[in-house]
Amino acid sequence: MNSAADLYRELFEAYGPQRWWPADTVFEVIAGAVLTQNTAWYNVERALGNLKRAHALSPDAILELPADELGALLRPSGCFRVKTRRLQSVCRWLRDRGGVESIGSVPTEALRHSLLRVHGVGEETADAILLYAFGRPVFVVDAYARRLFSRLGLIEGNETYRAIRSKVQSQMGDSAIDYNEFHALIVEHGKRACLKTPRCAGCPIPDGCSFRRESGRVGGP
DNA sequence: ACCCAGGGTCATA
DNA sequence: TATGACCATGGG
Repeated sequence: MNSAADLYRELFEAYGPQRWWPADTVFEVIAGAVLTQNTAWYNVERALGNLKRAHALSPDAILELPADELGALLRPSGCFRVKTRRLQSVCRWLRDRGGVESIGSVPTEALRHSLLRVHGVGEETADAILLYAFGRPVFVVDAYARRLFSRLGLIEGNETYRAIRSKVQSQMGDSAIDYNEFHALIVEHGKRACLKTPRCAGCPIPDGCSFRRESGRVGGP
């Protein structure tokens, strides 16, 4: 367990392929990426279901809705006033650029900077969109990844988002499929409570992924 | 009654 | 640069 690639193999062997992102269209991925901010996916599904039922799962349809009506549809995903504005911003961004088709040819780094200028899109959401909507080979650094890598001694823990992403990508190559699975596996692993308790029962990672560093075993120099 | 979830923005020091 | 409040719903 010396690298992100090793961890990826362990998680994949333990849990198998996750087949993210659950969505029917590219726009549904993008909308889901915004709605899932600090929110359990179950609640996001209800909001996406509301949008579908209202035939409002497209940039044009959303931009035609009054804010209070859009907010009512988004309510189950929480922070609905905030997310109403963020979703509108993302829809304006998409429309101003001629939709997902014409965006698909923009180089990854340029696309990331463009996304980061959109209100409501931070580094993690930008990378999630790059990876899961546009198939770019980027690693999504979320809170679980930070905690897990830190506990395994793969990082110190106080690095910047970009530093962690660079480090992982230098150890993983450039397969979008692998980054897709890796991020999904980390989230699924986290849900199984391994990252929530001081000691996890039945952890599939050799030597465990909990607070072992203090007893001086896993990873580390 | 708490805590957290597939974060980000904004104000403050 | 670095914390902290805030957003707001639903499940454990």
